[in-house]
Amino acid sequence: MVEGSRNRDPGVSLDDMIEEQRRAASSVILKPIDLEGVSLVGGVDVYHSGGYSHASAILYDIRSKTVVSRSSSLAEEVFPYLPGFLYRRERRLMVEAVRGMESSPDLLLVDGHGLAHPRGAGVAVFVGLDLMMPTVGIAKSLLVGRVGARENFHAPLMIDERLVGYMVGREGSKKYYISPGNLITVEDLPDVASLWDFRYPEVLREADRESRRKRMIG
DNA sequence: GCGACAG
DNA sequence: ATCTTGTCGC
Repeated sequence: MVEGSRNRDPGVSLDDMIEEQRRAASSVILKPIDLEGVSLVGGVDVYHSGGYSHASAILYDIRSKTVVSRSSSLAEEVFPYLPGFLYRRERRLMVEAVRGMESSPDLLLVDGHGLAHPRGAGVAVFVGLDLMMPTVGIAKSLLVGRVGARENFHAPLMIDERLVGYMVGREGSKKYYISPGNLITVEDLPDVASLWDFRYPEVLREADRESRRKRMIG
């Protein structure tokens, strides 16, 4: 068991989790995505409050800028927040919420990191493998890595000498970090971020709002 | 040993 | 991420 916390899955050791992450990292499929074929973009986020976790998934038509479908799932909080192990806390509920939508997204945005993780296996990697669909991790702050020289609205995010993602954001606005989850490459990401003009993606804003709203209701 | 640390 | 009042700045 991991020291310093109760309230976690019984029988799961830190070594088990690290091993699970290594397996996930080696299972990831980094292949170019067909951007032309992306019209439905999904976003998923989890809100934790009062011992419960609420996930909301939103399906968004990027062309008409309208919400096509919403889905939520609720569960008791199953795991504490441990930096580097967010997947234990949010993965299952995120996958449930996405599966509850009326159709599958062409690309799913996950609140959290993907490849930009100490073992290359952030929550966006797990969700992408579980659903076997293209995912990208979108995080509001950095877990690991260093940011290189900016060009236009993005700057490379490096772990050691390896490019694992980008810092993205327009001049004067809050930056965020984007990295591959599954079925997409790092090189795709600048074009992907251009889909929403390098601003923080509206579909994730909506997923965030929706998951908070669920907490207020029940 | 110390600091850093997605949500 | 949550718990939380008033307060400062665009």
